[in-house]
Amino acid sequence: MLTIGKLSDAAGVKVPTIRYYEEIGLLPEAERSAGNQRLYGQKAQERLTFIRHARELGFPLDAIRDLLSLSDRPDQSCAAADAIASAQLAAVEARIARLVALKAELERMLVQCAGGVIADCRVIEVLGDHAKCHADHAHAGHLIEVAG
Amino acid sequence: MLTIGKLSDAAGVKVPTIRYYEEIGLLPEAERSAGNQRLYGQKAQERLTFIRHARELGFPLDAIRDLLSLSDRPDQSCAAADAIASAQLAAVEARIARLVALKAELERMLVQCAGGVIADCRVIEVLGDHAKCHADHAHAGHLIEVAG
DNA sequence: CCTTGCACCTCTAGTTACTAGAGAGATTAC
DNA sequence: GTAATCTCTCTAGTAACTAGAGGTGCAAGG
Repeated sequence: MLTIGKLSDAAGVKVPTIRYYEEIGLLPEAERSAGNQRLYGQKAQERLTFIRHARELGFPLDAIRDLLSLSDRPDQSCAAADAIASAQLAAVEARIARLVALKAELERMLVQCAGGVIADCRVIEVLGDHAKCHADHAHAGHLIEVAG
Repeated sequence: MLTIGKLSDAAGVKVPTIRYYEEIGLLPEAERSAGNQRLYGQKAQERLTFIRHARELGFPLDAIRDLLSLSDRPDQSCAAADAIASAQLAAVEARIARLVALKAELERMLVQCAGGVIADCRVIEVLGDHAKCHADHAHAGHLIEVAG
């Protein structure tokens, strides 16, 4: 039985994050020692490692919740797991496309900036008047989702 | 003078978002009508448009705050604006690199999934045991920042 | 046996950039 | 005049944690 700190080291997930996962029901409530400290066995460690890997692949916690409940029923078809992973792939591809467009525009802005004075700065100018950029994504309707 | 709804349409930023920008000091406090409704002039519209374009390029609000204060001093060197845009470009490039790696791994997972039963599903398997993937990014230390 | 010090406990609040909703007042259109 | 639409403030919620306060458990050294 591992304490939360050992589990944290073993799975590569920070201690408060583990408690958070328990709070939102991604991990079952841990057993407790006589002194009320959490204790974890092999299963919890595997589950947590699964979660970490899925997070590294960018799956949102809700998708991970679904994947976990799928993995609890090994005799079912894996079509559902496939669908979740495909959706994630599509989301990643969409984000890449978006970011590549942003990159191009940022580069254009920077190349055009003569390094002079604010009044002549293309960076500021382009931001102030989008007509001055090539914006194929102009007036997209909603703002960016490239957070991070 | 525009009411908040007209400004919203003109600048392509939602009404609650405009109020939010005022609250956090990105926009100055608006003038008010006799009935306490916000009124905006040309300057506010330009400033808001600037903010929207910068957001579309993925700049975080803090960076935008800096860019706005730069644009208020048109006689200064534009090195600072350049630096902010360069940092943004670097951030975008880093995110692209990260996402491309994720995409490759997701594709590998999906290709290997025979479409059978959970017990044999590569998706679940790879997530449960990362040794089974090619992970050059394994044990990156911190979890993903690809939110969205 | 006692103390030092680290690990653990709970709880609250903060992060980013908004979005949603309640309940009430202002304006505009007919 | 009244109905519809806008606007107002305020609170709370989103994703996925992170940080901090204030208090307890436990193992090892002296």
